[in-house]
Amino acid sequence: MTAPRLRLAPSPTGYFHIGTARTALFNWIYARQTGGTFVLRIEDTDRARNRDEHVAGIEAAMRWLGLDWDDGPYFQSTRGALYSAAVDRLLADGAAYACDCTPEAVGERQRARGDKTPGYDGFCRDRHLEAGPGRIVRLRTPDEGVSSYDDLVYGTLTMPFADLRDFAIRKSNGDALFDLANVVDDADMAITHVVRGQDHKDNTHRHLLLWDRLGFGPRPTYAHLPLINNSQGKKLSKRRDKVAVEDYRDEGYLPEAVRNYLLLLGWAPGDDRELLSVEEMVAEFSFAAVKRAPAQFDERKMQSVNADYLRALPVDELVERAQGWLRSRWAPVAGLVQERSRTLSEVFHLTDYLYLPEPVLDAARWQKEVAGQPAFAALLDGLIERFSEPELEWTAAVLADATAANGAALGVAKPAQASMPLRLAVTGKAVGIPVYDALVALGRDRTLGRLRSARARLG
RNA sequence: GCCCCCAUCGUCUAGCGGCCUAGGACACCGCCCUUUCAAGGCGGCAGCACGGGUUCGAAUCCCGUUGGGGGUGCCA
Repeated sequence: MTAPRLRLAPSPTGYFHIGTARTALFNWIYARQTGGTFVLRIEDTDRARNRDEHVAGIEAAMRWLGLDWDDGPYFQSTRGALYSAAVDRLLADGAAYACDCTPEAVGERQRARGDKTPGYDGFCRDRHLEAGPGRIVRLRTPDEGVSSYDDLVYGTLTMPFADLRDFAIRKSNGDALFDLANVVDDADMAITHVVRGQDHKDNTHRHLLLWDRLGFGPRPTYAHLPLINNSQGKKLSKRRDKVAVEDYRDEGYLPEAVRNYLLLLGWAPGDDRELLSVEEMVAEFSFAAVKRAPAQFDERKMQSVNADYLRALPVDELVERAQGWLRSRWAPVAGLVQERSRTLSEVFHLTDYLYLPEPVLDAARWQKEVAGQPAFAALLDGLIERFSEPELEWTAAVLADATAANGAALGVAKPAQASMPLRLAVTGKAVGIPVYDALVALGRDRTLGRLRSARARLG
């Protein structure tokens, strides 16, 4: 058997999802266990996003977790010609066809038929439309038979082809769609093992059909991983839940602890051990032992694992690492702090809200401001709303504008008055570096958390 | 709606027909240790979703019900 090739294929979203991290970990472990190659491929076919920064984030998060890759990163955005050639081949073979149906028209026909099942009805299948701009391309799926593959985690998975509607593989603007790009890349990169979330379990039937139609030869082996849910048993969502690995890093979790906890979500060594070294993980892991039911992410448990790792550290190393963490917290605002400090201790006093779990509140000043500013609560409410807006860019200039606009909307014209509730809520103090720089250093999630708990204090 | 998958304490899990009176961990509650707080030790609370089969014997195998997750896009 030749050495396996695996890949992680994240899309650049601006943060590294905890589920992506788990998928990365299992890929990595298997690659290291088998002497295989681990490829990093960025799925950025949706080119709207500014990718350099996001890709840097992915790489940083993986390095932080100690998950090194052997090949890549490759970018789907630079591989359009490959996808295009594949689609043309399918078109020439009659395996795919051009389609000019608008989504509205498809929905319209579906309603007219009284069909409750969404999806394409094959309207353009035999219209022999010329492919070109303004027309999408769909793959023709078989009407009979079953699709089937052996999953390393779930066993044999089957689905009747009749339940697979003809699906789009190229947009009307010529760009390749996920399924197509994914399969073409897996073939081109000689991927032998596809390890991914089980949300792709059904997609795999489409991918395999594409794979076969493209004549790519022996199929890759698939291993689908159960999803990670929140404490309500629902899918982890960026809006509701703390899903970014970066957030845990910034809170001072140790990467080896996060890694160990993630491993435990869906896999166990078969005895009562919970803390495993990387060597043990690599030696003992197997897909067959992966649980098939979704797991709930429990931060308290991760905290406990983290505590175990923390306490096991030699004190010197703890000093080293705590120092590094502290530095990363306040270094971004070091210049601003320098101007305002007379001693080193003041440096840390001035920025304590950056590294303490909660800001130390100047209670007297808080009372005074709350009493003196009738719009105090309304200002906080407005800021929470404005800062929650996902489109809002998290930069000092934008935040300053948003705060000013918020004040203006509430009849608080003076900038200092409009921002004082914000400053107090987030830093606990009435003085300090420009508050918007503090917000940037703190990040959106922690800022919002502090605004909300400050608002809650007002009743 | 249709399709796919799953189901052990609140949570993560061990278990793969008799070793199960179901084990461990987190959380919670006691007690011990202790100048405090942690850590640690000891103990407690708490689970095989339900109903049928198969079997001498079922948490483990089969069927159904219920519940949960995923999919069903010119997103990835």
